[in-house]
Amino acid sequence: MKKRLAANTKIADVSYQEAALIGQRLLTWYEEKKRDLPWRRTRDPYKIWVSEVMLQQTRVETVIPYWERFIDKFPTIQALAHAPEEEVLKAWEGLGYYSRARNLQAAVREVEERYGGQVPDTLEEISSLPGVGSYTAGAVLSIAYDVDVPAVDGNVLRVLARLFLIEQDIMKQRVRKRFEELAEFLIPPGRAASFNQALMELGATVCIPKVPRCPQCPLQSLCRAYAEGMQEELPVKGKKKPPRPVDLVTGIVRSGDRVLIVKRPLQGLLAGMWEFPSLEINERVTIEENLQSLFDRLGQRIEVETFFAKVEHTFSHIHWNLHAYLCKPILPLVPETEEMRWVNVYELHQYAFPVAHTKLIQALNGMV
DNA sequence: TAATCGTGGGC
DNA sequence: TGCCCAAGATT
Repeated sequence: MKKRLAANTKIADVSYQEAALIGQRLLTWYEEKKRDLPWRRTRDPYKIWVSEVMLQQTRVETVIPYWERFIDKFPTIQALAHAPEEEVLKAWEGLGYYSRARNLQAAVREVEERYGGQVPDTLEEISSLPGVGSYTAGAVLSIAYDVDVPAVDGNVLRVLARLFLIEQDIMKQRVRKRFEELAEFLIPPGRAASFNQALMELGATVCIPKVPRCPQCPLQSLCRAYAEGMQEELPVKGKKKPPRPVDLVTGIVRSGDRVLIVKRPLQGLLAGMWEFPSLEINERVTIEENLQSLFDRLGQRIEVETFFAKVEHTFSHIHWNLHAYLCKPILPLVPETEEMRWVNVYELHQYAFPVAHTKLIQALNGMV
């Protein structure tokens, strides 16, 4: 029995009857129309968990090949827990949001130590794992363990905002909390696994962000936004700032067939990834001096040879202008450390690089 | 609360 | 071409 009507949540008025109808239509539609995705062919909580983490802010088509390779390489919690971190990061290369990979491995290690290798099946325990927030906890619990908890992602926010004509800003955390209560109220008892996925599937394939396919929607006759012709105006989202420009100077130091690469700090942007030594440009001095300053810090004397390439790359919040120069080391070469390696140009592919630097590697391989 | 944290696809 | 955005979490 439901403790509380969504009517009391101040976000939408929904009767039990309407909720039941939505559930029936959605479940029927889902059974008929659901896509055949690889992680829907397993009940292994670990594999489902991996898929949910990869799918965070990432398209299904992008994730599929990554998930296949990742599960192939790390088929169990134990395999992932005992793998070198470098290997995990390499498997994640190109997916973005690399802290997801680091958190996932940390979480899996915790599962092995604290929960005997079994993914916990309570909201409190699974939510305490690093990288497992409200959505991922709900998704894994409902899909893998059939627990009746909501899993509210961007799709669900959009579907519910339209279905109930909710005009509050979905970017606000307080509003999301309300959506979770609403989503929970809608779950047909015992059917959270299919219902949560149905809600997401509808958002991904029918109730899409722009020009929703309302004629194909099983909920059209129940949709308050559609009734008002408001479907394209919802959901309401706050606007985001444009990316901040950052100018970087990058030194590609070659000694024979080897190149100097450095590892980024384990916190912050592109944490733990390898790159060619780079430094935010100090506009008050010359490029030459910026490069000298960069390699002073690394303990490597160099001589600047020529300009190599300019690479632009835009992140969600930063726009990189990367000015790359070829440099010649003045002996002796700095010794290798944990964060600094001399690597054969043809072996750079063994290291995980951000996309901005893979562009440089391509140019380098084309040249050598 | 508002920032931070990536990337590739679609229009 | 530039911009929006996609199965979010953390601080």
